[in-house]
Amino acid sequence: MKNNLEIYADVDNCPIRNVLDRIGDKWSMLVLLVLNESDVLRFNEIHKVIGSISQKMLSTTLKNLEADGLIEREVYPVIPPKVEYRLTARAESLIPHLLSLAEWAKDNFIPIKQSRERFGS
Amino acid sequence: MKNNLEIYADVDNCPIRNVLDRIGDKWSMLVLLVLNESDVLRFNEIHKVIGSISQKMLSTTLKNLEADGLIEREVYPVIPPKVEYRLTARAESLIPHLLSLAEWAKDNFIPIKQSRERFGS
DNA sequence: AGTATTACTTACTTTTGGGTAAGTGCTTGA
DNA sequence: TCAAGCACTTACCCAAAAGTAAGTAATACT
Repeated sequence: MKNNLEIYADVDNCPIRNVLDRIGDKWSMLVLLVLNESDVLRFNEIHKVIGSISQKMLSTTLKNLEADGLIEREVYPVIPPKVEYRLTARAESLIPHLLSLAEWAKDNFIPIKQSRERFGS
Repeated sequence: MKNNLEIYADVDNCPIRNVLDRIGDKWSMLVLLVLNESDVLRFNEIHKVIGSISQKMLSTTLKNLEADGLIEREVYPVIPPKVEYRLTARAESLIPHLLSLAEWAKDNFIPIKQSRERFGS
């Protein structure tokens, strides 16, 4: 059993930790879900839809997702610039898991908030 | 469609953001998976199994999970102290989603690492 | 000549997460 | 008398995450 668990401890070689570090950051999952609903979006469109994200964070989040092969960036060499973002097949295979997690979150949101209140600070 | 997405933007009222902020931290998911495999564990047992977690972080992680109603803390009034932790039914309903996410992570770990290398920086 | 548009970057600051090391309280056993 | 065991807490520190505001490049439109 311990062997079974040891894998989790090492950040670099643990797939779950490695992937969750990315997905679990402040904006990545949100951007993936947004792109999933809209098929294809430009930088400023994502920015407007999310609203509260800064340009800087959107830029680095998109870069990270692209590095992981979860989104594709298509640049049109025009002026003013035009860049389109869409999910890759890899991301599409991830989406169902995110959605099922999101559904659990929705179903359990109220009771969890109640638990937190009961627990106090 | 915009209405569909607006919900994600507000941290306090978005279930996904709210739950993922907790699950997505450095240790919570790991502790849940560890408890899932072992049924019931004491503080120092979890500490030993994970190995790399500090007592301080284990303590706050357990406190947060308890506040969310995901683990139960049972205190035996003996000396030296004895405290047992186990998953609640709520956590058990979450576990399958975490495991399916973990499986996706395992399946996609290699290609993702390759993507990252190809991408450079 | 000046403004708008688009997709960013850069410099700077603040906030948060998390690590380290030591301390606490109480009892049992050597 | 003193170390050991357990489940923590506390004080302090550091690095990374994230926010703010401004700047950039190139062209078209007025």
